[in-house]
Amino acid sequence: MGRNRATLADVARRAGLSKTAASMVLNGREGTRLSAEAHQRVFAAAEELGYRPNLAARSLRTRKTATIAFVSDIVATTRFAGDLIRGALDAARERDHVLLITETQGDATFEQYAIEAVLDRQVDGVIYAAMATRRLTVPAAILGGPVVLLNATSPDGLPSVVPDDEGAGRSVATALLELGHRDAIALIGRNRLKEDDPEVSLAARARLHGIRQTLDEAKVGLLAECFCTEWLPEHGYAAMRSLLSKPKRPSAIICMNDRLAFGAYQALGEAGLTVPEDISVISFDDDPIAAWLRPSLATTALPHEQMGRRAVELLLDGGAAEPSLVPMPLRRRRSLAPPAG
Amino acid sequence: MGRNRATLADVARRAGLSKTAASMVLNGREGTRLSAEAHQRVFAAAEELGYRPNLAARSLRTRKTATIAFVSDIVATTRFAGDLIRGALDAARERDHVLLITETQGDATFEQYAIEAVLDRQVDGVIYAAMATRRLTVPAAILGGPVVLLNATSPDGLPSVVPDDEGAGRSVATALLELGHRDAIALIGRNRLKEDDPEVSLAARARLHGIRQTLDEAKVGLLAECFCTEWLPEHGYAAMRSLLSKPKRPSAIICMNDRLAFGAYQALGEAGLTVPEDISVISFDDDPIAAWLRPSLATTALPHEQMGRRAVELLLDGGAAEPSLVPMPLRRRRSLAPPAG
DNA sequence: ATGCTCTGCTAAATCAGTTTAGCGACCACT
DNA sequence: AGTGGTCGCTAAACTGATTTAGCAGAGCAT
Repeated sequence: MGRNRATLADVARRAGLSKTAASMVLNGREGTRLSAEAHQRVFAAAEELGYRPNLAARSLRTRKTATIAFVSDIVATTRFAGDLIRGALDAARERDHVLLITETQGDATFEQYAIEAVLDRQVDGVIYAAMATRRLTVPAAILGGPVVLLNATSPDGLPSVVPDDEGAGRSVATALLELGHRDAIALIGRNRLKEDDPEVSLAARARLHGIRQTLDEAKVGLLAECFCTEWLPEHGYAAMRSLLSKPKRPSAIICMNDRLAFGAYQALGEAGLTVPEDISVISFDDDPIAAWLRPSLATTALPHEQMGRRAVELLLDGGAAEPSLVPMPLRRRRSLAPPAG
Repeated sequence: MGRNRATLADVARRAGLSKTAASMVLNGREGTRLSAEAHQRVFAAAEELGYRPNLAARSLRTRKTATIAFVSDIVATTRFAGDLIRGALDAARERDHVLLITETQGDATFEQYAIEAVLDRQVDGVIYAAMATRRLTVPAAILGGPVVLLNATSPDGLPSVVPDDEGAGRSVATALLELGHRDAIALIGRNRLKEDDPEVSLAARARLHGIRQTLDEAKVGLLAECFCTEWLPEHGYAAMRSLLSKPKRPSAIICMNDRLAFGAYQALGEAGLTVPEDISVISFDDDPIAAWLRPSLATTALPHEQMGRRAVELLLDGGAAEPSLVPMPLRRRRSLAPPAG
């Protein structure tokens, strides 16, 4: 990689000036008294030689690398990781930085390795990302430099970026109320573990809270709440079947995520019911399947790309210490209608 | 980040030896004549000081960075990107390397930026990845060092890693033949553009070829072939409906990917047909939805994680120049049954 | 005693930048 | 004439590693 690149000394020689002069000109240093002509000559020489500074040499002296570490627990499992990374990548590029990516897989040994690898390379800062919104403890070793938590919060009060799940809960409930649903709204996806342990999830509690708050204000109660051990399609399917076996059929279903909703659709289809004529469905995440379902599924989008971008901005431009909440936009789609009758 | 780290000079001083000695011992240089005692003292000193070499300084001298660039056209759009990256990450870690990730978004300006960023950092090699298996031309600038193409081939004969789509085509066809399907197999997802332009896709042609070859050998012809402008659920849905409107109903459907199959399921459900009793379905990719569908969808898995891993191995350990084909395993699931009657 | 080799180790150069300290020329002012 | 300040620029130190060249002393043969 990169064999015979021109060095600063080459540029200086060609410009007939010293390395010092060339360095100062190219770095646009203020307060230097180099003549306009010297500037010209240096720029011309650099241009002609296709000069690009050797970043290893520079960072040896300056301790800056224009590199950000992106350390996450698990990148691959969820499709959302890609968006988080893409947002970060974009924002990093705009600021002339680059992303060093490592993954801990939740394994302490790997985490140790990742941290050493990152510190050894003297990154300018670390984005510590979680794939499920949750609380976590940041390893002390990286606290020597700037750190931003992405999709996570920590007890240390580090700057962090998380989605506004509570707001999403309110949006979802409001959307149903506006359509006239009142006494027959059911919820699929209650989960004690997710709701009670912030190290597992922050989203479940916040979403539930937003929903409850909005319904309470409207003096509306939930018709039923189904607990699910996981938020996967099969659990949504089972929950929906159990709801349909009860005497009073719901007019609308809120699913805690799109995969549950997908399962609910399957059960509804088997039961010969149609969405949204018989039952409205609304959900969270905006997984790609939400748009692929028939009818398309209304949901609140996890703004992962935005979040990734925000994390880089907080890291490089500095920012408030309290968690930065990124709104989750409501995607109104075909699965919503006023209650039948 | 990393303020007061011990330097090699510190270690040497503590060991009562020169920097040269310390460097040689720590790098395990052969043929040096340093005493066993000197080794002991250096190791002890390094241990006590928690010494970690400054990689910027090292790579300034050696031109090695223990860093691999992962340049891709689009990371976020497809969920598979995550697996590609994860595989690469794992293999890189095993070899004590780290991944620098950039994205070109198919944009020439971004590509230029990515390449400069990568060259400036003197990476040890570049993995140039495409998100859809295709042929592409590698920018000349990165040819100065090792390059491996991932999920792509190039006219330059660079080492590359691609999935064995043709083999997958054969597996899919064989699976149906073994179940007894012969005269009523239909295909969804023909697409001239994908089949004819290797810069768009290599997969379509290879899959089709594998299918045809196997069916030909068994003297079996396709009942019908549906063309789709894209490989999205809605197109699978439309194709399936058109198939069902014809007099002879197929006994099995091959879909060119899982998203088409998802759409086909929707159409089948609406038509009141059940999979696999009425119609078997088999597909390609092993998208997560394949396992979520009811019944679960048989498909051939894109081995993205394996591929990412292989790319790193080829890059660092060297390897053959001809494309490295990674097998696509068949996932036998519920959507397959012998033809009815 | 001299020359030779081998052993165990080190001084100094090198990589390519940034940064500090300061030099010589010129001008203005007292 | 001497002093001080500004201007335009440079030499050299510095970052922290690797690597080349070579030194001092011991052992051995002649």
